[in-house]
Amino acid sequence: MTRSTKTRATMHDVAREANVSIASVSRFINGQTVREEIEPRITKAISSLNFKPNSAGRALRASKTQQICLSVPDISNPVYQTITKGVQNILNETDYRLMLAPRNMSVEENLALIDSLDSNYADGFIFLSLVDDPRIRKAFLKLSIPAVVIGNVEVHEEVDTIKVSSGAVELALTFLVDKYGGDVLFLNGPTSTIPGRNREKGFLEAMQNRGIDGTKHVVEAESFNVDAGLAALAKVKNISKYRSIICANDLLAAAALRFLSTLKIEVPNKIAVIGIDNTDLASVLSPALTSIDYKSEYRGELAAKFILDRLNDPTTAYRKISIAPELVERESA
Amino acid sequence: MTRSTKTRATMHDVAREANVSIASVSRFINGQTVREEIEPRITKAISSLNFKPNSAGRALRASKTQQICLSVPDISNPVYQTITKGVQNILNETDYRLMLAPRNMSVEENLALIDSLDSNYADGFIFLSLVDDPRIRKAFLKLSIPAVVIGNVEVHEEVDTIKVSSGAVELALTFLVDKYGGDVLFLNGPTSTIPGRNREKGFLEAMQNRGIDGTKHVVEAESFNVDAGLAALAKVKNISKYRSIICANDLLAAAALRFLSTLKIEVPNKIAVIGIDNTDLASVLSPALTSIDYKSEYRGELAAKFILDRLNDPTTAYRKISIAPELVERESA
DNA sequence: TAACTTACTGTAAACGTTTACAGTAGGAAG
DNA sequence: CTTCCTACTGTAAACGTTTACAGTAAGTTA
Repeated sequence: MTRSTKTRATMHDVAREANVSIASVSRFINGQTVREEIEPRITKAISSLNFKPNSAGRALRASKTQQICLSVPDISNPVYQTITKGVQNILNETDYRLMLAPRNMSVEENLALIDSLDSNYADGFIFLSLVDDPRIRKAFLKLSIPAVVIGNVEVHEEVDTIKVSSGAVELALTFLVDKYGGDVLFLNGPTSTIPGRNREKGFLEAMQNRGIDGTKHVVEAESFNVDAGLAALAKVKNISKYRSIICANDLLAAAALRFLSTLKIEVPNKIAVIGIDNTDLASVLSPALTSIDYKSEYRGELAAKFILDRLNDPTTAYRKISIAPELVERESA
Repeated sequence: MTRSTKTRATMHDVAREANVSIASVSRFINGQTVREEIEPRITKAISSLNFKPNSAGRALRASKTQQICLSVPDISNPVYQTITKGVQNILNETDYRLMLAPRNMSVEENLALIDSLDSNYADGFIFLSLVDDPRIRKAFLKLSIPAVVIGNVEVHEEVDTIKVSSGAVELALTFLVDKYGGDVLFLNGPTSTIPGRNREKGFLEAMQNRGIDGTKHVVEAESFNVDAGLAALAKVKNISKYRSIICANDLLAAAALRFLSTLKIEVPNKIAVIGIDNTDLASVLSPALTSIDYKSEYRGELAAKFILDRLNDPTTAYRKISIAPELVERESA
């Protein structure tokens, strides 16, 4: 059995078969009203020829690709998977397709990505970046399609922005200090990244507010993942002097739980652990991870909505919103 | 500061600026040799006009979109994230872009997806499905672009296929029985899915080989996720009579670990647990999960390679390959 | 009746590329 | 000198849509 090689039917073919003009076919397909009499003829021709409109023709003529590009720094991190899911939730209800951009951990990768968007393969752009740079800001200025930024990367004003308001670490710290006192360790990710920088700042300020110099309470992992977390913790001297650990994301928290379990240090009885992001991971770990919910799925949904709104109506006012983080208490603290 | 609204430069503009024909510009861009003298003129015009080729024009004329569509049944499942990562690894080295299809858990969603591919928005298709159906098989036959199937869904012969060879459960069982004896529980996902069906079959056969009727050793979760796993285990009478549990994927294994930890049943001392997929999750759980590695990232990479090979040379022989699963021993068994 | 309005329809021109084809210039071979 | 070859170039025609515009038929109003 060989596959049929015959070429696909075009709108011309449909028009001929239905004995109407190609314009009428196009109008019918795009939901405009046509003479009642010809409607069934077109429908019949479409199905008998198995016609499907060609995306490229459409994209070229109408300069709309029906594609949204989502940039994801690191697909291994569950927080980005959750955001992706949120974006999908919304796009699936529309006829937009989701393009996943190559990973963009570095400034250069980000620049290449933003640059490539000028090739008109997407109608909108949802931007997530771990890094910040004047060049990124500059590249963004030239971007020819609407964009939404999730996170704290700085770009120009004419962009919708979705942030998490800054009190997340404060929230965690209040909870821990109230319950377990001031001996808190902060396991951060790299401060060369935006979240690393911001979360450290949040921690130091929150400690300051309690009259404590937080600088000696911070250990920095080389990356936001489990291995880096384990490596960083291994360098902490006398870990049992701490009563609790705040981790800059759930993967680092997973590392902390593993590390403590290896040392047979009970969580939360000896040391309490709290994560940030509240990804799916949190409820899977044992003990289940108390974590600061960053509403990632919701942020993804919101980003998709913002893009769609702007594509529908380019004059929509630019929105800069902040989501309030929320502590979700489970077993680890 | 308002964004520039001027329209993008086209190849015509570049040709005019460089004082050559548009054909030469096109040829230069596509890597064909042009007169040495005009090369710098074109390069200069391109950069001064900031020209980027328009994807839609290209796609329409050459009928190549430079896009690969990947279908993912459920983006929440880490195994699909890992496969996606593998696909990305390969595509990132090329100028193909990755399209993530909407989730396709049901037969209808699959059919709609396969149907939509006739709209020519992708050059190749990597197909993953939890479900099987004659209609899917039939729809696949009409597909006009090359496809790779990952998994055991049945389609026609003219498709590259990547499976995991069937001995996975046998592998797990041998390991467990050798170590802990025959009191094994199999925590399966829904048998309405392909993996659910196959893994159950594998389990029953492997038990049969040992002269045991496995049917009473199986409990079926309603879905391949943690909540369903917990619910299913809650219904098992007298769980402590089992010495080990094989779980049909890592999420169900995570559920088992949680369940046992809640009951203060020590793993692996009282009951050993083994997962399937060996996703990132496995090394994060405590105790770290022993799991059957399905080489998901590799399968993703392979799928991408197969598609690219076929796009390069459509006469490539169709490949049907089986990956050998491998047991990765950690703490839980 | 004519004049106007309403509600469509068809023709043809885009959109920005790639590429078949014919053409040309320069050098080598005879 | 002519002929042939090589290596490139430019013209123009696609690819499959959408849409401005002009046209038309039927209905309404005067």
